[in-house]
Amino acid sequence: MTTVKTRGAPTLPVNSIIAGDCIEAMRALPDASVDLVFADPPYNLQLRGALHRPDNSLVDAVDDAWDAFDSFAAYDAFTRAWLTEARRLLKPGGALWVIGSYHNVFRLGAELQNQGFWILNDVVWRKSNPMPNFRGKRLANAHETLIWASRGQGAKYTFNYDALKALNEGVQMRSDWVLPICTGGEREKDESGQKAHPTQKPESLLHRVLVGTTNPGDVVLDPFFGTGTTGAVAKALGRDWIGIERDAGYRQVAERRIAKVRRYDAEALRVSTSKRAEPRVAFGVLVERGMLRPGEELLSTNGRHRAKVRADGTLAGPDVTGSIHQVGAHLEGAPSCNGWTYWQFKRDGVCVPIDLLRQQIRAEMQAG
Amino acid sequence: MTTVKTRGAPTLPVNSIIAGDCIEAMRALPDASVDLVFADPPYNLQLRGALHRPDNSLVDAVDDAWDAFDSFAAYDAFTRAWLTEARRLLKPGGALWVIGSYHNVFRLGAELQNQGFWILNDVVWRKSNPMPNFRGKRLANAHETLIWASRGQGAKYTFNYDALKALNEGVQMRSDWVLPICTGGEREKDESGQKAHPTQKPESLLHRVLVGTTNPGDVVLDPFFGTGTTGAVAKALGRDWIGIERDAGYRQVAERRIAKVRRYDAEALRVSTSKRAEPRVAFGVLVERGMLRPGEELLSTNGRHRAKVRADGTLAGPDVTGSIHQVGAHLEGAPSCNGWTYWQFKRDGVCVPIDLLRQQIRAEMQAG
DNA sequence: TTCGGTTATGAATCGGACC
DNA sequence: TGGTCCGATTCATAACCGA
Repeated sequence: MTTVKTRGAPTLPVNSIIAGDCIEAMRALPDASVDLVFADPPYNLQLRGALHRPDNSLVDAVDDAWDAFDSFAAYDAFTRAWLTEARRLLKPGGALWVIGSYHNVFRLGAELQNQGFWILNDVVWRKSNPMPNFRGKRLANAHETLIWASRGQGAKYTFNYDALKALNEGVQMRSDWVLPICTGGEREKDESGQKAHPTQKPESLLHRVLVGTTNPGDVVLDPFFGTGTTGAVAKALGRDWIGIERDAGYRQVAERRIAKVRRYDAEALRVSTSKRAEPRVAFGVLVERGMLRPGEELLSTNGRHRAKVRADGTLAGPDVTGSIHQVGAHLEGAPSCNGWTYWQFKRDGVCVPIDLLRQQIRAEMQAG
Repeated sequence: MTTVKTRGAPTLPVNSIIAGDCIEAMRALPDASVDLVFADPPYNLQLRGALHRPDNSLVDAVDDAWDAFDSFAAYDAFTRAWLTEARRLLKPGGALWVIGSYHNVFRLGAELQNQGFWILNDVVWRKSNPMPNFRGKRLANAHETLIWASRGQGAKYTFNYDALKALNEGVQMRSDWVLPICTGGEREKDESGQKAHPTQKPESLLHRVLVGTTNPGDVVLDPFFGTGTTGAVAKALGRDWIGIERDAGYRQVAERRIAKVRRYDAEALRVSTSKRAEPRVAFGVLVERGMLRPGEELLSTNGRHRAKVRADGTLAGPDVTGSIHQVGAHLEGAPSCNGWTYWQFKRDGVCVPIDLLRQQIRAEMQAG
C-alpha cells in the first residue's frame, strides 16, 4: 500500500482496500482528494412487506439494517449519506459514476440532483447477452443505467473526447454502450468454484469509464468495491485506486485478483489527445519569424475572400481589421471562425493552409 | 366524439381532445376508467446559451415556456399532481408509460415509486439518428428512457408477449428499442411549413407501446397530447384514445392529423424486415473486452511491419499513430488499407488475424 | 428521370485561458 | 472575478438542386 500526502493529514491510502462500512470509511478520508468515484451500490430493495399503509402513505424509514432496505425512505437515507461523503471527497474538477437498474437508479439520480451534482450524461449499458425473461411476463431486462455527474453546475470535469472517439471507430461516442456481461474466465470464483460475487461488472465497462473520464495518475475511489473490478482496471490503466468493502470474502478475492494485474506500459496508456491540449501559437509569430511577410495576401479556403497580413499579426480585409479569426468571422457573417483553418497563402502558385506553419512551429516547440 | 358510459356519471369523452390543463382536465374524469396512460411530460431541460453547430448554423433549441420550471421542487410538485390523477383514472389492471431524459426521468421514476406504482421495465429508446454533441464536451445523448409501470405491486397488467416477439423477428423483445427519431414526412408542419411541435415522438415508438401493452378497444389517455401521436397510432390500431392539450395550435394540428388516419386492416400491419448490413465493430472494443491487451504487438500479414495496441484502440507504429487502417496504410505507403485483414496477433506462437475477433463479436451481437 | 452533390436539422442541461 | 478573445467542434437522414 502506498499513501499519498495531501494538504495536511490524514493521508490517502492509495492502491489498497479499506475494510468496513463505506460511509464510515469515507468519513475518515480527506476533503477534495479523489478524481473519480465509481459506485455500484446495492439495490436489493426487499419491498415485499408493508411499504404503504392502506391510505397509501409511506411507512416510516427503517434505518437499522443497511443491507436490507425495507422501504424507499431507508434506501434514500443510505443513498444520501454515501453521496454526501463522496461529494466531499471529490476534487473540484472530479466526477462521479454510479450504476443501477430500474429498482434503484431513479432514486440515485434524483438524490444526485438534490445534492447539487450536475448530470453530464446518463449512459445505457446495453447487454449483448442478458438473461432472458423466462416467464414471458415482461420485456427482457437487457440493460443497466449509469449516471455520470460532475460536482456541480459549471464545475470542470475530465473528458477524453478523442480517446473515446478512437475507441468507437472514429465516430463520437454515444450514450448507449453495447458490452457483454461478465462471464467465463473473467468471472471471479471462490474456493468452491462458485461465482464469488453476484453482480460482478465487466472490465470492459470500467475500461471505457476510466479511459474516457480519468487520466493516468488520477485517484479513483470505489466505495462498493466487491471483487475489485474497478481496482483491477485502474491498476492496468495506471490510475491509483481506493476500494472500500465490508465483506472479508470479497476483499480476499479482490486482493488476489488485483495482485495478478500488470500495468500496461506507458506507450500503450497514451491515448489520442485533443487539439485543445496543444500549445497555443499566436499568428503574429509567423510574421515575426518571416514565415509570412507583412503585406502578403491570404485567401479564404472557399476562395471568396482576401486579406492582407500586417506587421503586428493582424489582418486587413476589405472593410475590417483584426485577428485572423475576427476577420474570417466577419467576412463569412458567422458567429465565429477558426482563422487557422480558414486562411491560405500562396507559395510557387500553390495554395497552402496557414495551419501548416503553425504545425511547423509546434514541432519546433516539441523539439526545443 | 364518442362518450362511453362508465359506472355512474361522468361520461368518458373518448376519441377527442380535451382543451386545458392536464391536471384539471383529469380531475373531471371518472375513477378507474382508462386502460393505459401514455405521458410525455415537459423535460425541464434548463438550457442556457445558444448553441451552434461546427458549420456555424444555429441549433433550434427547445426554449418553449411550457418546458421551464423554476426549481426541482416545482417540477416535483407538478409531477406529483399529474401522476396522482393518472393513477386514480387507471383501471385496476391498467398501466402507465412515461418518457423522459436524464433531466427529468429520475424524478419521474422516484415519484412513481413513491406513489405506489410498480415499475415493470424501464425501456431505452436508442435513437438511430440522434443529434451529435457538437462541442465534443460530453457523450452524444443518443437515447431517451421510458418507464412502464402497473398500478401497484401485484396488480394485473396487459402484456402481449407474442406480439412483441413477432415484432422482433421471433426473438423475445428486450428493454432497448432501436428506432429513428421523427423526421421527414412524418413530422407535422404548421401553416408556415415549420415543425408544428418541437418534440414530436415517432409513431413507431407508440406503435410498439400500444401493440405490446394494450388490446383493441382499450382506452388510452395521453395527458400531454401535443400534436397527437398517441391518438393517431391508437386510432390506427383500433384503440380508443383521449388527449389533453392546453395549446390550441397543437390541438388543431392533432385534430387534422388524426382525422386523416384510417384504422389498419390486418394486412397493413406489416413489419419491415429489411435485412441490416453486418454491424460495424470498432477495433477498440477488442481492447475493452480484453481480447487484445494494450501494449500487445500486432504483425502485418506480410510480416514486414509491427505496431503496438494502445488503450483507446489506436495503434502505435514506428513513426505513426492512428487507427488500424491508418497505420496499415501508412506503413504500406498505400492510400488506404483494411486493417481488419492486414493485422495479426500471436497466441501460443501462432499468428491469428484480428478479423477472427471481430467475427466473434458479431456472433455475440447476433445472439444478443 | 436519375444521379450525385449540397444543404438542412434533430428534447442539448455543449469553454476556457488569460489578463 | 469579470471581460476579452482565441479557436475547437457533428452524425444520420431527408430534402433540395443542378446536370
